[in-house]
Parts: sequence; structure tokens; C-alpha cells
Amino acid sequence: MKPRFASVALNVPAGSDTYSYKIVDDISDDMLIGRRAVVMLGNRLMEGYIVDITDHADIEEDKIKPVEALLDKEPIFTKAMLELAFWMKEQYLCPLGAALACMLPPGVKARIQKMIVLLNEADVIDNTKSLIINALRDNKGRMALNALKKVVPVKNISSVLAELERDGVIAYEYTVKESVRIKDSYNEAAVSGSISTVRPVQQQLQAITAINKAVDEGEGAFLLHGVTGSGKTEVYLQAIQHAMDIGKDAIVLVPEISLTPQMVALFTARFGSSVAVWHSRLSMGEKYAQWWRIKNGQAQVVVGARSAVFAPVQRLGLIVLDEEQESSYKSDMTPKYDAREVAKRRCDIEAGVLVLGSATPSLETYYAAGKGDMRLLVMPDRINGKPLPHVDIVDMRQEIAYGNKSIFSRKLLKAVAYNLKAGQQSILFMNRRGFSTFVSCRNCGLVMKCPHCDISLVYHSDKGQLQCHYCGYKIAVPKVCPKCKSPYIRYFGAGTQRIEHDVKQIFPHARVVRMDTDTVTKKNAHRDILRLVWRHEVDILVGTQMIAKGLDFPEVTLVGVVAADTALNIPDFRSAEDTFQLVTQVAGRAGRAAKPGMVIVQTYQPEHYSLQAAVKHDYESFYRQEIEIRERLKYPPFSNIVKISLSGKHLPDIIKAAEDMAGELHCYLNNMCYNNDVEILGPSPAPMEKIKDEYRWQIILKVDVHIMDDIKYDIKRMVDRYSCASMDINPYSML
DNA sequence: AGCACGCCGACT
DNA sequence: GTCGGCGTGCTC
Ligand SMILES: [Zn+2]
Ligand SMILES: [Zn+2]
Repeated sequence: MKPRFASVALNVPAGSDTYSYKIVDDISDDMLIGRRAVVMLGNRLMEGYIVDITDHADIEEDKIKPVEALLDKEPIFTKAMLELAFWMKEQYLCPLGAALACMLPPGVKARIQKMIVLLNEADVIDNTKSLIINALRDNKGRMALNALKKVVPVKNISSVLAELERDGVIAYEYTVKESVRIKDSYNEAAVSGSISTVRPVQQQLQAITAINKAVDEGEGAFLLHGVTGSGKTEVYLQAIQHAMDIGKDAIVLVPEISLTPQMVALFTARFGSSVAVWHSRLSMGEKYAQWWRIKNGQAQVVVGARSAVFAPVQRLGLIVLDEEQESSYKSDMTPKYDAREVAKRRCDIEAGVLVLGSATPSLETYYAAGKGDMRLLVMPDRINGKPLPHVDIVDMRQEIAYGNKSIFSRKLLKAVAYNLKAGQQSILFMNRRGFSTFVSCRNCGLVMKCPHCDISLVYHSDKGQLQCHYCGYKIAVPKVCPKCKSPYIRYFGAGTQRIEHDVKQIFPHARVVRMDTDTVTKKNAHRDILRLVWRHEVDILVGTQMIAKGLDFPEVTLVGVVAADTALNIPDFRSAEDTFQLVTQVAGRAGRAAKPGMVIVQTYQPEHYSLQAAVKHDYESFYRQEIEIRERLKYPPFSNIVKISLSGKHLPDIIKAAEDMAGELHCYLNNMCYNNDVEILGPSPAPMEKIKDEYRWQIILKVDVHIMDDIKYDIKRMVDRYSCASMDINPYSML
């Protein structure tokens, strides 16, 4: 028999994509490719993934070790998933093994322990050696390496152990365990059966027809641009139904924040037990069970957050990304993939159809649709025929000029008062939690900052604490200034607690409820608040993002955006886009049912184009102005952004590394004559220079889209040489 | 990631 | 002269 070699992908940073190992078992290639295996790398045993079988290896044969063991009964990756992983490692410059590892549920991972076994109790003079032997003897002659390291805390323990092994005093053994034991019985929540479909209206019919045709053909990408309430969900549901009718599976991605029981119910009501739900709050065991349910073909519809894009459906028909503009589709861990791009690529590989849905598409996606990379489907009308709510901008500068120092404009107060009298519900939106976002001493000006982060502490009135929203640091509110002992401390910058407090004071009889991370962390609190609102037991709902994304409050007729500038003032190229999207989304909460809606947006920059466009519900106008700025300043989609972050405990080291690297980059780009194609910003401190006691600096590259592939590998290699540096290709934001 | 190899400061 | 610091680079 001809010798066979396995190309095994290992999750080692800055290593090669695959390593060659000998195949000793008599197993067909098809049962090997895509399979998990255990191999030796250096002197440790690790889990890897076989991605190919060849009859030759490009290194000397005597260096090649055998595959130690095969895991599972069959390959865990399909050829399509392997191809997707190869694409990911090129696109995001991550190890191939890391791309593959992130496709599996956390439970599918071998836990490998190195054990040390005592063979004979040799007399040794060396102190470390006798410590090791004594420790082993005390533990019946067998210890895990990690346990031994704790008992014998010597730095060079592995070289000492190597000597002992050579002298035949000890031997190595390995234990390989699966992280999750396979459980056949998984307690599944009872799901209701199929509910009959809704009769679609004309604009939905057109979209459904186009998507269904593409699903039949196994090819196509769509941007479904529909205003809030235009009935995008019904389009998804009918397209999924069609895919299922022809024996294909569907994946629906929803932003984590919108993946509520109500959202899931939309799908389980229609598709019953064919639905598998996938989100971060599932336990490891639940994830494991769901994953196998999907892989075994017991679920045809997967509803989940970002990582559900890797759901192992057998016959992909359709991937839907709802609210495609959401930043949560971009992963913040290595590999830093963008689920939109992965979904597109996966559809290309597996003959699936991609549907991106949004009321406010990202600039990148709309631009791609304009170029013809995807087909634009527009749904401009609300399904109930009601007009979009009227949006009013209030210039807060004039309020101040008038002598109104409160956080509410006269107009907003009047509208809330009217609504209360009419027995109608209102929403007050504020994108910051806590009471005051900024606390300082009136006498000496000291700003209360987190000792671990370069960020001001937020006053939380309910707990009487100052909190850091980045590391969780908390202290009781100081009675006097820590520096000058002055008792006069001022609180600036309103958060949701302050809104709640003020509104209760102004309208003492109103029933006010606040909904933000602080009030929904308790179990069921989320559901309880929604119930209160739906039963009309609440007059005014105060909240953050959480109430803007996807939740349906049919009775709400007034939405107040208390401070639209918060998002606008963030120093990032996406701030205008974020603001437009946020105001449009919040506005979409108003007047969804019978009564017409009204939106009041408070701002200090009423003339800003993102707000002006949001007022008119005019996406096109916003897009035209924003895309022009992106093109002029060479931001995405007209460039690729490469963000290089350097972080560490010792600031001078970080600055030195950042400057060295910037020098290297300049030099490299000069030599390669890429000066006109790449713009280097920085090095500069990150907008939040210190977080959790780590200093952060960054270098931003704006790279011409045509030369990205020519330079990205070189840049990656440079970055890899600095242990404190990491890079992110096309990060969502530059912060 | 580990771990080894290798070249410069402070110790027996 | 050696011990050990961690910079650089390899692991099939
Ligand atoms: Zn003071
Ligand atoms: Zn902090």
C-alpha cells in the first residue's frame, strides 16, 4: 500500500497552515478528510483537523510523526466547511486551525492532559529531580503535568522532566477526554405546531418570488431594504418555507440583542420542532445537543446569533441576516470574521441564497447592491398602510437660550403630558445607562476616574455607587473629594436613571419603567417589563439600545430621543451612520398600530445630515451624502481598514513598540512603492488609552482595496513579531 | 501557544 | 569564567 500523509490543521498562532503526519490505519480518504485527530507537535499532544490526504510530504520523511488517534466515528467537517475555513484564513489572516475550531460548538473539543508516570525511584542528587520524584511517589506514581507544576514550581521543569525520561526514571502518558459527554436525552422545550401562513401583500410577493426562484436555482444574493413594519419577517418565513418544501435547510441570523423569546417564537410558531435555536446563553451541553441535532438533519431551520452562520446544516438553501448593519455580526475574537462575508462565501460554496435584510442597510452593503453584487429588493411601505411617524427635531441650544436647563425640551414635555392625558404610551430613549456619566469636584475639578481604566466613573443612584462600565470597578460615592476634601461634588451627563428620576418628578402620577442592562439582568426581568408595557400597565418606558432593536410595542405613540448627539460625537468614521440607524430604529417604535406615531429628537446639531435624513425617513439622501464623504476620506467601502492594536501593562514599552512598528511600516511601504495606496494613521493612543490596567495604542491603515491582497501577508508577519500587537481587518469601529 | 536555542549583564 | 535574562523562531 502506498504511504499516505494527512495534512493536519492545528490551532497554533503564527504556525504553518497544516502539518504532515503519517496515516497508519487502513481507512478510506473520505473517512479521514475533515476528521478530528490527535497528533504530536513538538513534545505535546494536541487536537487537530485533517484537511487533506496526500501520497507525499514536502519535508523529510523521517521527521514525520504518525497520527496518534482519530476522534469521532466520521469526519466532523464537510468538504464545503473545509473550503470555507481556507477562505477565512486568507480573509482574516488567522490560523487555519483557528478558523476550523470556531466552526464547532464549544463542547466538541478534546481535553488533552499530559501525565507523568514514575517508573523507578532512582536516587538523585539534583534537588528539582528529587522534588519531582517525591511528588510523584506521594501521588501513587502518576500525576498530571499541570498538577506537578503546581507542586514543583520550577521554571525549567520540562527540561528536567526530559532528562528524567531519557534516564528511564519517568514516562509520559496522555489522557484524551471529550469536553462534553454525549447525552441522548436533551430536554427540549415544547413547541407549538405550524401556524398557517399570512397572505403577503404586493411588495412582499415580489421579494418572495425573486428569492424563491433563486433558492430553486441555488444561486443569488439579495438586499431586502424595507422600512420598519414593512413585513420583512414574513418574507423570510415564506422563503424558508419554500426552501424546506424543496428539501433544503435555512439559517436565520439575528443580532444577539434581538434574539429574544418573542423573536424565536415567530419561527417556532411557523416551523415547530424543525427549528433549532442557537445563542450565547445556551449552556455548553445545550449547544452541543443542538449542534448535533442540526448536523443529523433533525432541524431544518436554525435561528441564532453570529456563530450560527457555521450551523452544520446538510443541504443549505438559504441564509438570512436580519438587521444586517448590526456591529455584532463582526466577531471580536480571533478569527475576527464578519458573519455577512462568511455567509456570502458559504452560500457561494454550498449553492445557497443570501438575504440581507435591513431598514437601514450598512453603507458597504448598499454600495455592493448598487454595483450589482447583490440584488436590491425594496419594500417602501408599512404593511398596515399607516404612514411612518412624524419626526421633529428640537434644537437644544435654543432651549438653553430660552433658559430651559433641564434635559427635556418644552416640546418633548408637552408631548409626554399630552400622551399621559390621552392614556397613550411613550418611550424615552437614552443610549447611556446609570444616573450621571461624569462626576467631578466643584472645588478642584478632579474627575472621578476608574483606577484601572482611563475612563470616568458613572454614578448609579440605585446602588449609591460610582461604576466603571469597562472593568466593573465599583466604589461607594465619596462624601468629599478624594483630593481636596471639598464636599461639593457635581454630577454631569444624564443616563437612563436620571431620565427616569426626572420624569417621575415632573409627572409624579405616571407609571414609569426603566429598561437597560441594569434592570434586565435578573432572571425573567426582561419578559416582565415587556409584559407590563404590552398590558398597558406602563405609561413611560425609559431605556437604552435594548428598546430600539426589534421590540414591538404596538401601543406606543410617542418616542423621545433625549440626546441624539451621544452617538454623533463618538470619534469614529461610522458615527453618522450609527446615528442615522439609531434614530431611524427608535423612530420605528412609534405608531406601529392603529394610532399615528410621533418622534421628537433632541440635539445640539439639528442641521446634521444624518438627523435631517432620519427626520424625512430618507435613507437614499443619507446614503448619498455619507458615501460621498467615505469616498473623499477613503473609508470603507472605498478602502480596507487594518487596525493594529498594541496593549500591555507597561506604557513606555507599548509606545516604543508602536513607534518601531510604524517605522517599519513606513519603510516597507516606501520600498514597495505603496505610499499612495496606503495611509498610515498614528501611532496614537487608543481613544480609551487604558482599560483594565492595560495601556492601548493603535496604528490604523487605510489600504486601497486593489492592493490589499498584495500587502496583507507582509503586514501580518510584521505584526506577529510583536507579542503585544494584534490586528483586525475591517474592524467595525476604530475605537 | 510552549519550548529550545542563543547571545549579553551580575554573580560564584 | 558561569547562571540566567527573555528576544527569535520552530514545531510535521
Ligand atoms: Zn476636589
Ligand atoms: Zn475600569
